Amino acid sequence: MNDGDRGAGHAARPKRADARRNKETLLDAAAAIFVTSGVEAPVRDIAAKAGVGTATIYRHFPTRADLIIAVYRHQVEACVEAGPALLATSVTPYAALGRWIDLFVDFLVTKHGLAAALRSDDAGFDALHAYFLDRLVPVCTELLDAAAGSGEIRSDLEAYELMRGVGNLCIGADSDPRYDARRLVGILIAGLRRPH
Amino acid sequence: MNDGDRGAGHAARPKRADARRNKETLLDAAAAIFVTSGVEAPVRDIAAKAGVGTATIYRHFPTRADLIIAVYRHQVEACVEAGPALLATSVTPYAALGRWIDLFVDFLVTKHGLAAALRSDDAGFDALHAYFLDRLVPVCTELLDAAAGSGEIRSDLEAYELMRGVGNLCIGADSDPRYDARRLVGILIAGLRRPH
DNA sequence: TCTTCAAGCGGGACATGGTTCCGTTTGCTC
DNA sequence: GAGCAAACGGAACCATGTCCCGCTTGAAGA
Repeated sequence: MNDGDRGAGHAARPKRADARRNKETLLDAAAAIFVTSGVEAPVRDIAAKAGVGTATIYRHFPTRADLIIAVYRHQVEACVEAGPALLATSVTPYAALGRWIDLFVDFLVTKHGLAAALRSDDAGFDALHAYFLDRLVPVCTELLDAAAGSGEIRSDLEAYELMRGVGNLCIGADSDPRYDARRLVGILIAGLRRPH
Repeated sequence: MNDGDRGAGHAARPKRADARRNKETLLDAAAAIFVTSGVEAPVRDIAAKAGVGTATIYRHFPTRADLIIAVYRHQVEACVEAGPALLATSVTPYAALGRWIDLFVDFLVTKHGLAAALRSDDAGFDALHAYFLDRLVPVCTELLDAAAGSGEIRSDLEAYELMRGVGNLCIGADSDPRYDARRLVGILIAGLRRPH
């Protein structure tokens, strides 16, 4: 998946060296700005930090969603891979589900504004929704099905809905010391328990 | 609390008739626009609908929060008053809590964008946060304390945190048929149950 | 190495939406 | 009906996302 790769099938010329360098510089700058100003930081700020023009950002990342995805891709993939691993090592599927959700929450609450962006109905974030859901819903479904199969939880909840709910609970979790998203998500997960 | 009232203590001249009329017109226009375009609709749209200039909005409602509060004040107060009533008429405090939360959720999910505005960290919404929390947290505390006192639920959750959590779960509930905020809030409330 | 040229670049131009300012209008009081 | 302060409307201003255009430069071939 490198920039120099040929497209599947016919040859595409590799990107110029300066373009590749700029892309890396932009990713670093964006990551830094996201930490301090959140994922909705002005495009010009990111461009300034990277020392490039604004158009260069749009050239490499047509929408803000593309930039956010590129910055956080590794961490999302780590979360995806943690799902089956937790299922294999936890004492029950429900325990695995709980731990996996914790992982996801920890990721979200430390990314200023990301949870809100995930919920934004701005069309520019469509790719962001799609990416997160495409990657995480299948994992969550697996965990949910396992926990339902073992009889620990109710089975009438879609992974999609749970992911959205957890994401929503994480909105604004930073910047409000009186609000603990982890605790509330814990309560939500507790609410999944099948009343025996 | 009418506009023509004198301020507490020394005499303040009543507002001019046209000003009072404009304020009413603006409230009606805002209510209509909020329904169709959400509470973040452009100021100019609201002004146009009311047939006034934009400055007139700012004169009557310095921040968007003031306008939103004025539009929804009655419904929020109805919710406030429903709390003790439910507590008096329900079979258990926990049942009352559940029904009161349902009321709040029904209110939020039918107000396009309101839940999101409640969570926005935009300074212009400070008054909105303050109003909602000032009015609703005491009622929720009462219900929570009653349910904790009867031993039905855990007692380590502040009303503030619960209100924020419920509000968050309602974000984007319209405009997403696959997401049912009521169901998730129900699960959250179920999660409050004390494991006996 | 030198030439050529398209990929890539920067910053200015434009659109949108919030906010403020100012000259004009208008209700109220005398 | 005159005077005046309240209130008004809309233009002006600012911030930010997005797009365009003329210039620069990496790199392929002579």
